[in-house]
Amino acid sequence: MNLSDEMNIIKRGTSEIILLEELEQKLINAKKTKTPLRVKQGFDPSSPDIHLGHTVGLRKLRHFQDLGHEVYFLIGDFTGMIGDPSGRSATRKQLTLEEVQKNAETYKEQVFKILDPEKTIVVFNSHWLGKLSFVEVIKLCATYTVAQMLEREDFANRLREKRPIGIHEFLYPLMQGYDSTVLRADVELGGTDQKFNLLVGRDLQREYHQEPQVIITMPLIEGTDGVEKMSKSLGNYIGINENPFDMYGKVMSVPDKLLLTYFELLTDTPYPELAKIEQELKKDTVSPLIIKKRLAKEIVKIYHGYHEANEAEEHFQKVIQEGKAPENIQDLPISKQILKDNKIWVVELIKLTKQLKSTGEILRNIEQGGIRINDQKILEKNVDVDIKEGDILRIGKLNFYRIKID
RNA sequence: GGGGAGGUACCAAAGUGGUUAAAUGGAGCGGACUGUAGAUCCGUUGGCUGAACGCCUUCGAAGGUUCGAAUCCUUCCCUCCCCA
Repeated sequence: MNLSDEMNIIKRGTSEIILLEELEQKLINAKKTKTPLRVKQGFDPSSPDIHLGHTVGLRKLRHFQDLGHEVYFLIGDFTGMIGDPSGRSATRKQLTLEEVQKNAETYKEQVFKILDPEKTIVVFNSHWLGKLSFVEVIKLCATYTVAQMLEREDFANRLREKRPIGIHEFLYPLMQGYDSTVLRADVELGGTDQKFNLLVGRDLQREYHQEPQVIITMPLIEGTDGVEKMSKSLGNYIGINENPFDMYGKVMSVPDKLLLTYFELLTDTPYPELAKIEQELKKDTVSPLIIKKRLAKEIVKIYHGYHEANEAEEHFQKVIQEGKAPENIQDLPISKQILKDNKIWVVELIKLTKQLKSTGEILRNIEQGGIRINDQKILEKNVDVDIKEGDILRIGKLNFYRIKID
Protein backbone atom coordinates (compact mmCIF):
# COMPACT_ATOMS: atom_id res chain seq x y z
CA MET A 1 0.00 0.00 0.00
CA ASN A 2 1.41 3.37 -0.88
CA LEU A 3 1.53 6.40 1.34
CA SER A 4 -1.44 8.20 -0.08
CA ASP A 5 -3.66 5.14 0.33
CA GLU A 6 -2.58 4.92 3.93
CA MET A 7 -3.21 8.58 4.46
CA ASN A 8 -6.68 8.25 3.02
CA ILE A 9 -7.56 5.50 5.42
CA ILE A 10 -6.27 7.54 8.32
CA LYS A 11 -7.92 10.74 7.23
CA ARG A 12 -11.38 9.29 6.85
CA GLY A 13 -13.79 10.86 9.26
CA THR A 14 -11.19 12.84 11.19
CA SER A 15 -11.92 16.33 12.33
CA GLU A 16 -8.36 17.63 12.40
CA ILE A 17 -4.82 16.30 12.04
CA ILE A 18 -1.96 18.30 13.54
CA LEU A 19 0.23 18.23 11.61
CA LEU A 20 -0.48 16.37 8.44
CA GLU A 21 3.10 16.64 7.18
CA GLU A 22 4.48 15.27 10.41
CA LEU A 23 2.18 12.30 10.13
CA GLU A 24 3.35 11.59 6.61
CA GLN A 25 6.94 11.80 7.76
CA LYS A 26 6.29 9.45 10.64
CA LEU A 27 4.63 6.94 8.34
CA ILE A 28 7.58 7.09 5.98
CA ASN A 29 10.06 6.62 8.79
CA ALA A 30 8.07 3.77 10.26
CA LYS A 31 8.19 1.95 7.00
CA LYS A 32 11.88 2.66 6.51
CA THR A 33 12.90 1.48 9.95
CA LYS A 34 10.22 -1.21 10.15
CA THR A 35 9.13 0.22 13.48
CA PRO A 36 5.41 0.50 14.01
CA LEU A 37 4.03 3.84 15.18
CA ARG A 38 2.90 4.08 18.76
CA VAL A 39 -0.65 5.29 18.67
CA LYS A 40 -2.24 6.30 21.92
CA GLN A 41 -5.71 7.08 23.06
CA GLY A 42 -6.83 7.53 26.61
CA PHE A 43 -10.20 6.44 27.94
CA ASP A 44 -11.89 7.70 31.00
CA PRO A 45 -13.16 4.75 32.99
CA SER A 46 -15.85 6.71 34.78
CA SER A 47 -18.59 5.06 32.74
CA PRO A 48 -17.90 1.45 31.96
CA ASP A 49 -20.14 0.91 28.98
CA ILE A 50 -18.70 1.51 25.57
CA HIS A 51 -21.12 3.04 23.14
CA LEU A 52 -21.01 3.98 19.50
CA GLY A 53 -19.62 7.38 20.39
CA HIS A 54 -16.47 5.74 21.73
CA THR A 55 -16.19 3.55 18.70
CA VAL A 56 -15.45 6.51 16.48
CA GLY A 57 -12.00 6.71 18.06
CA LEU A 58 -11.65 2.98 18.55
CA ARG A 59 -12.31 2.33 14.90
CA LYS A 60 -9.67 4.85 13.97
CA LEU A 61 -7.24 3.03 16.23
CA ARG A 62 -8.17 -0.14 14.43
CA HIS A 63 -7.33 1.49 11.13
CA PHE A 64 -3.85 2.13 12.45
CA GLN A 65 -3.58 -1.48 13.56
CA ASP A 66 -4.64 -2.68 10.14
CA LEU A 67 -1.80 -0.61 8.75
CA GLY A 68 0.59 -2.44 11.05
CA HIS A 69 0.89 0.00 13.93
CA GLU A 70 0.68 -0.48 17.67
CA VAL A 71 -2.09 0.85 19.81
CA TYR A 72 -1.60 1.96 23.39
CA PHE A 73 -5.01 1.72 24.92
CA LEU A 74 -4.63 3.87 27.94
CA ILE A 75 -7.08 3.52 30.76
CA GLY A 76 -7.06 6.73 32.72
CA ASP A 77 -7.52 5.06 36.05
CA PHE A 78 -5.42 7.69 37.79
CA THR A 79 -6.84 10.67 35.97
CA GLY A 80 -10.31 9.23 36.46
CA MET A 81 -9.89 9.83 40.12
CA ILE A 82 -9.32 13.50 39.47
CA GLY A 83 -12.06 14.15 36.97
CA ASP A 84 -11.62 15.54 33.49
CA PRO A 85 -13.24 18.94 33.12
CA SER A 86 -13.43 18.69 29.31
CA GLY A 87 -16.67 19.98 27.96
CA ARG A 88 -18.20 20.12 31.35
CA SER A 89 -19.69 23.15 32.86
CA ALA A 90 -19.15 21.73 36.30
CA THR A 91 -16.38 19.89 37.96
CA ARG A 92 -16.71 16.20 37.40
CA LYS A 93 -17.05 13.94 40.36
CA GLN A 94 -14.09 11.98 41.49
CA LEU A 95 -14.17 8.21 41.49
CA THR A 96 -12.69 5.88 44.02
CA LEU A 97 -9.89 3.55 43.09
CA GLU A 98 -12.17 0.53 43.26
CA GLU A 99 -14.82 2.06 41.03
CA VAL A 100 -12.24 3.02 38.46
CA GLN A 101 -10.65 -0.38 38.39
CA LYS A 102 -13.89 -2.26 38.19
CA ASN A 103 -14.96 -0.12 35.27
CA ALA A 104 -11.65 -0.64 33.56
CA GLU A 105 -12.19 -4.39 33.52
CA THR A 106 -15.52 -4.21 31.77
CA TYR A 107 -13.96 -1.75 29.38
CA LYS A 108 -11.35 -4.23 28.30
CA GLU A 109 -13.91 -6.89 27.57
CA GLN A 110 -15.67 -4.63 25.14
CA VAL A 111 -12.93 -2.89 23.22
CA PHE A 112 -11.64 -6.05 21.64
CA LYS A 113 -14.80 -6.24 19.63
CA ILE A 114 -13.12 -3.49 17.65
CA LEU A 115 -9.41 -3.53 18.39
CA ASP A 116 -7.01 -6.27 17.41
CA PRO A 117 -5.78 -7.75 20.70
CA GLU A 118 -2.49 -8.77 19.10
CA LYS A 119 -1.61 -5.18 18.40
CA THR A 120 -3.04 -3.59 21.49
CA ILE A 121 -1.15 -2.77 24.62
CA VAL A 122 -3.42 -1.91 27.50
CA VAL A 123 -1.85 0.45 29.98
CA PHE A 124 -3.03 2.13 33.16
CA ASN A 125 -1.68 5.55 33.86
CA SER A 126 -1.75 5.01 37.61
CA HIS A 127 1.35 2.88 37.03
CA TRP A 128 3.48 5.91 36.46
CA LEU A 129 1.41 8.82 37.69
CA GLY A 130 0.94 7.15 41.04
CA LYS A 131 4.70 7.03 41.53
CA LEU A 132 5.52 10.65 40.83
CA SER A 133 6.94 12.51 43.77
CA PHE A 134 5.64 15.89 44.77
CA VAL A 135 8.85 17.47 43.50
CA GLU A 136 8.29 15.90 40.10
CA VAL A 137 4.72 17.07 40.04
CA ILE A 138 5.82 20.62 40.76
CA LYS A 139 8.41 20.42 38.01
CA LEU A 140 5.70 19.28 35.66
CA CYS A 141 3.54 22.20 36.69
CA ALA A 142 6.41 24.57 36.11
CA THR A 143 6.34 23.77 32.41
CA TYR A 144 3.05 25.54 32.01
CA THR A 145 1.71 28.92 32.98
CA VAL A 146 -1.73 29.87 34.17
CA ALA A 147 -2.15 32.01 31.08
CA GLN A 148 -1.46 28.98 28.91
CA MET A 149 -4.00 26.96 30.80
CA LEU A 150 -6.57 29.66 30.39
CA GLU A 151 -6.27 29.33 26.64
CA ARG A 152 -8.44 26.36 27.04
CA GLU A 153 -11.92 27.50 26.20
CA ASP A 154 -13.61 25.67 28.98
CA PHE A 155 -11.37 27.18 31.64
CA ALA A 156 -11.65 30.62 30.13
CA ASN A 157 -15.42 30.40 30.09
CA ARG A 158 -15.65 29.28 33.63
CA LEU A 159 -13.29 31.97 34.77
CA ARG A 160 -15.32 34.60 32.97
CA GLU A 161 -18.58 33.30 34.33
CA LYS A 162 -17.11 33.06 37.79
CA ARG A 163 -17.75 29.41 38.07
CA PRO A 164 -15.31 27.31 40.06
CA ILE A 165 -12.21 25.74 38.59
CA GLY A 166 -10.44 23.27 40.82
CA ILE A 167 -6.66 23.58 40.97
CA HIS A 168 -6.46 19.88 40.33
CA GLU A 169 -8.24 20.42 37.07
CA PHE A 170 -5.21 22.25 35.76
CA LEU A 171 -3.28 19.07 36.34
CA TYR A 172 -5.41 17.01 34.05
CA PRO A 173 -3.96 18.22 30.76
CA LEU A 174 -0.48 18.00 32.23
CA MET A 175 -1.01 14.43 33.28
CA GLN A 176 -2.43 13.47 29.96
CA GLY A 177 0.53 15.07 28.26
CA TYR A 178 2.88 13.35 30.64
CA ASP A 179 1.31 10.04 29.64
CA SER A 180 2.41 10.74 26.11
CA THR A 181 5.98 11.27 27.19
CA VAL A 182 6.00 8.02 29.14
CA LEU A 183 4.56 6.09 26.24
CA ARG A 184 6.66 8.00 23.72
CA ALA A 185 3.53 8.34 21.63
CA ASP A 186 3.83 9.07 17.93
CA VAL A 187 0.18 9.78 17.52
CA GLU A 188 -2.54 10.59 19.98
CA LEU A 189 -6.19 10.35 19.20
CA GLY A 190 -9.07 12.05 20.91
CA GLY A 191 -12.42 13.73 20.46
CA THR A 192 -12.52 17.32 19.31
CA ASP A 193 -13.12 18.32 22.92
CA GLN A 194 -9.71 16.90 23.76
CA LYS A 195 -7.75 19.17 21.45
CA PHE A 196 -6.21 21.28 24.18
CA ASN A 197 -5.05 18.30 26.20
CA LEU A 198 -3.61 16.66 23.13
CA LEU A 199 -1.66 19.78 22.29
CA VAL A 200 -0.21 19.91 25.78
CA GLY A 201 1.18 16.48 25.05
CA ARG A 202 3.14 17.92 22.16
CA ASP A 203 4.60 20.66 24.34
CA LEU A 204 5.60 18.27 27.07
CA GLN A 205 7.23 15.88 24.64
CA ARG A 206 9.37 18.74 23.36
CA GLU A 207 10.22 19.51 26.95
CA TYR A 208 11.34 15.91 27.35
CA HIS A 209 13.30 16.08 24.10
CA GLN A 210 10.97 13.82 22.22
CA GLU A 211 9.56 14.25 18.78
CA PRO A 212 6.08 15.71 19.34
CA GLN A 213 3.15 13.45 18.72
CA VAL A 214 0.79 14.01 15.88
CA ILE A 215 -2.65 14.67 17.14
CA ILE A 216 -5.81 13.49 15.48
CA THR A 217 -9.18 14.67 16.65
CA MET A 218 -12.37 12.82 15.83
CA PRO A 219 -15.83 14.37 15.72
CA LEU A 220 -18.17 13.72 18.60
CA ILE A 221 -21.28 12.12 17.27
CA GLU A 222 -24.72 13.09 18.38
CA GLY A 223 -26.77 10.48 20.16
CA THR A 224 -30.17 9.07 19.34
CA ASP A 225 -31.82 12.38 20.19
CA GLY A 226 -29.85 14.01 17.40
CA VAL A 227 -29.02 16.99 19.57
CA GLU A 228 -26.57 16.22 22.35
CA LYS A 229 -23.38 14.33 21.90
CA MET A 230 -23.75 10.65 22.62
CA SER A 231 -23.20 9.96 26.27
CA LYS A 232 -24.36 7.55 28.84
CA SER A 233 -25.44 10.19 31.31
CA LEU A 234 -27.74 11.77 28.75
CA GLY A 235 -29.29 8.42 27.95
CA ASN A 236 -29.00 8.93 24.21
CA TYR A 237 -26.44 6.25 23.59
CA ILE A 238 -26.28 2.96 21.78
CA GLY A 239 -24.08 0.55 23.70
CA ILE A 240 -22.02 -1.98 21.82
CA ASN A 241 -23.02 -4.66 24.29
CA GLU A 242 -26.70 -4.20 23.64
CA ASN A 243 -28.63 -7.05 22.12
CA PRO A 244 -29.10 -7.02 18.35
CA PHE A 245 -32.71 -5.98 18.43
CA ASP A 246 -32.24 -3.08 20.80
CA MET A 247 -29.24 -1.95 18.87
CA TYR A 248 -31.12 -2.12 15.59
CA GLY A 249 -34.10 -0.32 17.02
CA LYS A 250 -32.07 2.43 18.59
CA VAL A 251 -30.30 3.11 15.34
CA MET A 252 -33.72 3.31 13.73
CA SER A 253 -34.72 5.98 16.19
CA VAL A 254 -31.89 8.28 15.18
CA PRO A 255 -33.02 11.38 13.26
CA ASP A 256 -32.52 11.22 9.50
CA LYS A 257 -30.06 14.06 9.41
CA LEU A 258 -27.46 11.91 11.16
CA LEU A 259 -27.61 9.09 8.66
CA LEU A 260 -24.60 10.09 6.61
CA THR A 261 -22.44 10.89 9.61
CA TYR A 262 -23.23 7.56 11.17
CA PHE A 263 -22.41 5.75 7.95
CA GLU A 264 -19.12 7.56 7.69
CA LEU A 265 -17.95 7.23 11.25
CA LEU A 266 -19.52 4.01 12.44
CA THR A 267 -19.28 1.71 9.45
CA ASP A 268 -16.70 0.82 6.83
CA THR A 269 -18.94 1.82 3.96
CA PRO A 270 -16.52 2.98 1.28
CA TYR A 271 -16.54 6.57 0.10
CA PRO A 272 -18.11 5.99 -3.33
CA GLU A 273 -20.95 4.22 -1.59
CA LEU A 274 -21.30 7.11 0.87
CA ALA A 275 -21.54 9.52 -2.02
CA LYS A 276 -24.29 7.40 -3.53
CA ILE A 277 -26.23 7.38 -0.27
CA GLU A 278 -25.85 11.13 -0.03
CA GLN A 279 -27.36 11.50 -3.47
CA GLU A 280 -30.21 9.15 -2.65
CA LEU A 281 -31.05 11.15 0.42
CA LYS A 282 -30.73 14.47 -1.31
CA LYS A 283 -32.82 13.57 -4.32
CA ASP A 284 -35.18 11.50 -2.26
CA THR A 285 -34.90 8.62 -4.68
CA VAL A 286 -34.67 6.11 -1.86
CA SER A 287 -36.73 6.41 1.26
CA PRO A 288 -34.72 7.43 4.34
CA LEU A 289 -36.37 4.51 6.08
CA ILE A 290 -34.70 2.07 3.70
CA ILE A 291 -31.36 3.78 4.11
CA LYS A 292 -31.69 3.83 7.85
CA LYS A 293 -32.49 0.14 7.88
CA ARG A 294 -29.36 -0.47 5.88
CA LEU A 295 -27.39 1.49 8.46
CA ALA A 296 -28.97 -0.31 11.39
CA LYS A 297 -28.24 -3.68 9.85
CA GLU A 298 -24.69 -2.69 9.06
CA ILE A 299 -24.01 -1.58 12.62
CA VAL A 300 -25.58 -4.66 14.20
CA LYS A 301 -23.50 -6.79 11.82
CA ILE A 302 -20.28 -5.27 13.13
CA TYR A 303 -21.01 -6.19 16.73
CA HIS A 304 -23.14 -9.32 16.41
CA GLY A 305 -22.52 -10.77 12.98
CA TYR A 306 -24.46 -11.13 9.78
CA HIS A 307 -26.98 -13.67 10.97
CA GLU A 308 -28.00 -11.69 14.03
CA ALA A 309 -28.29 -8.53 11.97
CA ASN A 310 -30.72 -10.24 9.63
CA GLU A 311 -32.77 -11.48 12.51
CA ALA A 312 -32.87 -8.07 14.10
CA GLU A 313 -34.13 -6.65 10.86
CA GLU A 314 -36.86 -9.24 10.48
CA HIS A 315 -37.85 -8.75 14.07
CA PHE A 316 -38.06 -5.01 13.61
CA GLN A 317 -40.11 -5.39 10.45
CA LYS A 318 -42.55 -7.68 12.12
CA VAL A 319 -42.88 -6.21 15.57
CA ILE A 320 -42.46 -2.50 15.02
CA GLN A 321 -43.56 -1.95 11.48
CA GLU A 322 -46.36 -4.49 11.37
CA GLY A 323 -47.18 -4.67 15.05
CA LYS A 324 -47.19 -8.47 15.05
CA ALA A 325 -45.82 -10.90 17.56
CA PRO A 326 -42.26 -12.01 16.89
CA GLU A 327 -41.13 -15.62 16.25
CA ASN A 328 -39.29 -16.13 19.46
CA ILE A 329 -41.36 -15.30 22.43
CA GLN A 330 -40.26 -16.08 25.91
CA ASP A 331 -42.39 -18.51 27.85
CA LEU A 332 -44.34 -17.44 30.87
CA PRO A 333 -44.64 -20.52 33.04
CA ILE A 334 -47.77 -20.70 35.13
CA SER A 335 -48.45 -23.44 37.60
CA LYS A 336 -51.87 -25.06 37.54
CA GLN A 337 -52.38 -24.48 41.23
CA ILE A 338 -52.81 -20.76 40.90
CA LEU A 339 -55.51 -21.12 38.28
CA LYS A 340 -59.14 -21.33 39.28
CA ASP A 341 -61.18 -22.97 36.52
CA ASN A 342 -58.36 -22.01 34.13
CA LYS A 343 -58.85 -18.43 35.18
CA ILE A 344 -56.49 -15.92 36.69
CA TRP A 345 -56.89 -12.29 37.63
CA VAL A 346 -55.26 -10.13 34.92
CA VAL A 347 -53.24 -8.15 37.41
CA GLU A 348 -51.82 -11.36 38.88
CA LEU A 349 -51.00 -12.64 35.44
CA ILE A 350 -49.07 -9.52 34.51
CA LYS A 351 -47.28 -9.55 37.82
CA LEU A 352 -45.85 -12.96 36.97
CA THR A 353 -43.92 -11.44 34.07
CA LYS A 354 -42.09 -9.03 36.34
CA GLN A 355 -42.19 -6.67 33.37
CA LEU A 356 -43.93 -3.89 35.24
CA LYS A 357 -42.52 -2.71 38.49
CA SER A 358 -45.59 -2.01 40.54
CA THR A 359 -49.27 -2.72 40.74
CA GLY A 360 -49.91 0.91 39.99
CA GLU A 361 -48.02 0.59 36.77
CA ILE A 362 -49.95 -2.52 35.84
CA LEU A 363 -53.26 -0.78 36.45
CA ARG A 364 -52.20 2.18 34.40
CA ASN A 365 -51.26 -0.08 31.53
CA ILE A 366 -54.62 -1.76 31.69
CA GLU A 367 -56.51 1.51 31.79
CA GLN A 368 -54.57 2.87 28.86
CA GLY A 369 -54.99 -0.14 26.66
CA GLY A 370 -51.46 -1.45 26.86
CA ILE A 371 -52.40 -5.00 27.73
CA ARG A 372 -53.48 -7.55 25.17
CA ILE A 373 -54.14 -11.25 25.34
CA ASN A 374 -54.17 -12.88 21.92
CA ASP A 375 -54.54 -9.43 20.37
CA GLN A 376 -57.56 -8.68 22.50
CA LYS A 377 -57.23 -5.57 24.63
CA ILE A 378 -57.98 -5.99 28.31
CA LEU A 379 -59.39 -2.70 29.53
CA GLU A 380 -60.95 -3.71 32.81
CA LYS A 381 -58.91 -4.45 35.87
CA ASN A 382 -61.46 -6.61 37.60
CA VAL A 383 -61.46 -9.47 35.21
CA ASP A 384 -60.35 -13.03 35.60
CA VAL A 385 -59.08 -14.15 32.25
CA ASP A 386 -59.36 -17.59 30.78
CA ILE A 387 -55.95 -18.73 29.74
CA LYS A 388 -54.63 -21.79 28.03
CA GLU A 389 -51.32 -23.08 26.83
CA GLY A 390 -49.91 -21.00 23.98
CA ASP A 391 -51.88 -17.83 24.63
CA ILE A 392 -49.91 -14.67 23.95
CA LEU A 393 -49.77 -11.93 26.55
CA ARG A 394 -48.57 -8.59 25.25
CA ILE A 395 -47.52 -5.70 27.45
CA GLY A 396 -47.11 -2.45 25.62
CA LYS A 397 -45.74 -2.57 22.14
CA LEU A 398 -42.69 -4.67 22.62
CA ASN A 399 -43.11 -7.25 25.31
CA PHE A 400 -44.57 -10.62 24.48
CA TYR A 401 -45.04 -13.71 26.61
CA ARG A 402 -46.28 -17.13 25.63
CA ILE A 403 -48.28 -18.80 28.35
CA LYS A 404 -46.97 -22.18 29.38
CA ILE A 405 -48.99 -24.11 31.91
CA ASP A 406 -47.10 -26.45 34.18
C1' G B 1 -11.46 35.50 58.41
C1' G B 2 -16.24 38.39 57.06
C1' G B 3 -20.96 38.41 54.39
C1' G B 4 -24.78 35.96 51.45
C1' A B 5 -27.63 31.91 48.70
C1' G B 6 -29.29 27.05 48.61
C1' G B 7 -30.23 21.44 49.36
C1' U B 8 -37.80 19.20 46.98
C1' A B 9 -39.56 13.04 43.42
C1' C B 10 -35.36 9.90 37.66
C1' C B 11 -33.38 15.11 36.32
C1' A B 12 -34.47 20.44 36.30
C1' A B 13 -37.51 23.59 38.99
C1' A B 14 -42.19 25.78 41.82
C1' G B 15 -44.21 25.59 46.53
C1' U B 16 -42.99 28.99 52.69
C1' G B 17 -48.35 25.95 58.32
C1' G B 18 -53.90 22.54 56.43
C1' U B 19 -57.59 22.11 49.98
C1' U B 20 -49.79 18.94 48.76
C1' A B 21 -48.22 12.40 46.90
C1' A B 22 -46.44 17.89 46.19
C1' A B 23 -47.41 23.07 40.15
C1' U B 24 -44.51 23.13 35.54
C1' G B 25 -40.79 21.26 31.99
C1' G B 26 -37.63 17.28 30.47
C1' A B 27 -37.08 12.01 30.69
C1' G B 28 -40.07 7.51 31.27
C1' C B 29 -44.52 4.62 30.39
C1' G B 30 -49.28 3.73 27.50
C1' G B 31 -52.44 5.01 23.34
C1' A B 32 -53.45 7.19 18.48
C1' C B 33 -51.06 8.36 14.10
C1' U B 34 -46.84 7.24 10.84
C1' G B 35 -41.65 5.82 7.15
C1' U B 36 -39.05 3.92 12.65
C1' A B 37 -38.61 2.98 19.08
C1' G B 38 -38.10 9.42 15.10
C1' A B 39 -41.99 13.84 14.71
C1' U B 40 -46.88 15.16 16.31
C1' C B 41 -51.22 14.72 19.41
C1' C B 42 -53.66 12.61 23.83
C1' G B 43 -53.24 10.23 28.47
C1' U B 44 -50.18 8.88 32.53
C1' U B 45 -45.93 8.69 36.16
C1' G B 46 -44.32 7.16 44.98
C1' G B 47 -45.74 2.21 47.22
C1' C B 48 -49.44 -1.31 49.05
C1' U B 49 -54.26 -3.45 49.13
C1' G B 50 -59.48 -7.34 43.84
C1' A B 51 -58.93 -0.04 44.80
C1' A B 52 -61.43 2.65 49.26
C1' C B 53 -60.11 9.11 47.50
C1' G B 54 -58.13 3.45 52.83
C1' C B 55 -53.21 2.68 54.59
C1' C B 56 -47.77 3.34 54.34
C1' U B 57 -43.34 6.05 52.76
C1' U B 58 -41.25 10.74 50.51
C1' C B 59 -39.24 17.47 50.13
C1' G B 60 -30.45 17.00 52.90
C1' A B 61 -30.11 14.34 58.40
C1' A B 62 -31.74 14.15 63.43
C1' G B 63 -34.71 16.27 67.02
C1' G B 64 -38.61 19.95 68.53
C1' U B 65 -43.20 23.39 68.21
C1' U B 66 -48.38 22.39 66.50
C1' C B 67 -54.75 19.30 66.31
C1' G B 68 -51.79 19.55 61.63
C1' A B 69 -45.01 20.79 58.79
C1' A B 70 -41.75 20.38 52.45
C1' U B 71 -43.26 24.93 54.90
C1' C B 72 -41.86 27.43 61.88
C1' C B 73 -37.59 26.46 65.68
C1' U B 74 -32.76 23.88 67.18
C1' U B 75 -28.46 21.15 66.02
C1' C B 76 -25.73 18.70 62.33
C1' C B 77 -24.09 17.40 57.14
C1' C B 78 -23.36 19.13 52.19
C1' U B 79 -23.14 22.64 47.87
C1' C B 80 -22.47 27.43 45.80
C1' C B 81 -21.51 32.90 45.48
C1' C B 82 -19.28 37.68 47.01
C1' C B 83 -15.38 40.37 49.88
C1' A B 84 -10.46 39.53 52.12
